[in-house]
Amino acid sequence: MRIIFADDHEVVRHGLRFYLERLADDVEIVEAGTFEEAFAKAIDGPPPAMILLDLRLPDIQGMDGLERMRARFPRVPTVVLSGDLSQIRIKEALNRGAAGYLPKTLGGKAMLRALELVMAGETFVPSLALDEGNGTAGDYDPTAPLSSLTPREREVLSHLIEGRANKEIARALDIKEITVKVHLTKLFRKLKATNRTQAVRIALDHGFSA
Amino acid sequence: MRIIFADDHEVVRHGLRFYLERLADDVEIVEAGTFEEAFAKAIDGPPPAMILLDLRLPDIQGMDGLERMRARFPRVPTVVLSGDLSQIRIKEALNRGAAGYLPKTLGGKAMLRALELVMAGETFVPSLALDEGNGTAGDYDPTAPLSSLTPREREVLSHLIEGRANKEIARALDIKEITVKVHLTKLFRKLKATNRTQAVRIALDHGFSA
DNA sequence: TTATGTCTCATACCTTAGTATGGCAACGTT
DNA sequence: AACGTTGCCATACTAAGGTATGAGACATAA
Repeated sequence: MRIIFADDHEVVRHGLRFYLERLADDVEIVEAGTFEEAFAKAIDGPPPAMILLDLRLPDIQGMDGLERMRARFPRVPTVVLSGDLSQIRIKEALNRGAAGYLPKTLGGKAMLRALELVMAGETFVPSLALDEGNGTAGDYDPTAPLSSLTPREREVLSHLIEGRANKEIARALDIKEITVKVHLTKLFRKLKATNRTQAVRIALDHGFSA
Repeated sequence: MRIIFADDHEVVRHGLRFYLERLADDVEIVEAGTFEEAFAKAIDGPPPAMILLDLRLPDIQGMDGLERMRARFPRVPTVVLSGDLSQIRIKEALNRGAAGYLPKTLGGKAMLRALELVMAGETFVPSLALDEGNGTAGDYDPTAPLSSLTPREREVLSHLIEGRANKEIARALDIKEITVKVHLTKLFRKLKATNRTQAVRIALDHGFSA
């Protein structure tokens, strides 16, 4: 039984391997420090029984890795591993087909049980995801704020996060300042921000990178 | 030989324990998930030979934990553990007497060697800290930007990070808007920011919380 | 083809942010 | 008592941010 496991921290890989080895007798753990490495190893060899993906890998941003894995291995349960506990990201991952969302804070026995659950074909949802108690367990919020942004808006946002002024952004993108403002107004609406500073905060909270 | 080890992620504790056990024959590893737990366990019992502190613990912010440990156990090497590789934080930790700064990305053998180094009374400085090549190994930047803030400035900064407008901040603190501006101008100078958005970015980068 | 979405820019307008300079009061240190 | 720091406020000003509305160019999907 092959398990692909990508995390850029060796300590974490070492720690989690302890649990993975206890999942079955014939476990083969394939470790990777980057997404591309994990992807290559997943393709090259027998089909994996489970894929574990850290959300913060050096060569991908956000949920892209999850989506690529899902596209290539639609029937293999893919579990997202993260230190981030924000409800938004949990929902986002589950919406994109993750078979589970494992907080790194999860205790030993809970971690093992969660992994067994996933191997059994279930979806593991950390209790935090339902804290806000707004409905049945099934209806994850389909509005992942960051994913609704257009490429240009993303680009503007990245400059925003660097603290650049509209004028500077305009120069960098070779467009007029007023156009930057238009992008920003739309950006704020999508992120439910009322100003640029709030937008930066929200974007960083939701794991924006790049 | 007692080693105190605080990290809120069980996986990390498990992973690092593997290396710690290999440091000597009679190693007793005392794990803790919070700073207070670690502090209590450190005091209660024989003096520890080494203290390992994650920078992001639920009950402390920033370098406070390091300082408290240093104050109570000035002769015990205290190593900071972090996933954050920013030069600023490395320098800040070393300035406050840390015996080393261990990135969680550190590979197995390197991790072991770094720990041995510290146990031998040396200071482990990750190579990243010196990347900018500005001088000899000894001159860490003494300007920890966040620590130079006054209490009021911190308070203003916390509102800033929430994306609140000057007017709102003024109302929240029950002072005039112009006073908020004065605080901000000083804040920007200390953080080397040119506007509020940049200040938020810098503060978050440097691990500001509260 | 029509419709939809993205990106661009414009005019007009108002609000907010930020700087410079200086004064006043409270507090703790030397 | 003199000093430094912090915190509060003021006037005056310039610069930047943000909204509303409309419109043309382009590409792509229905």
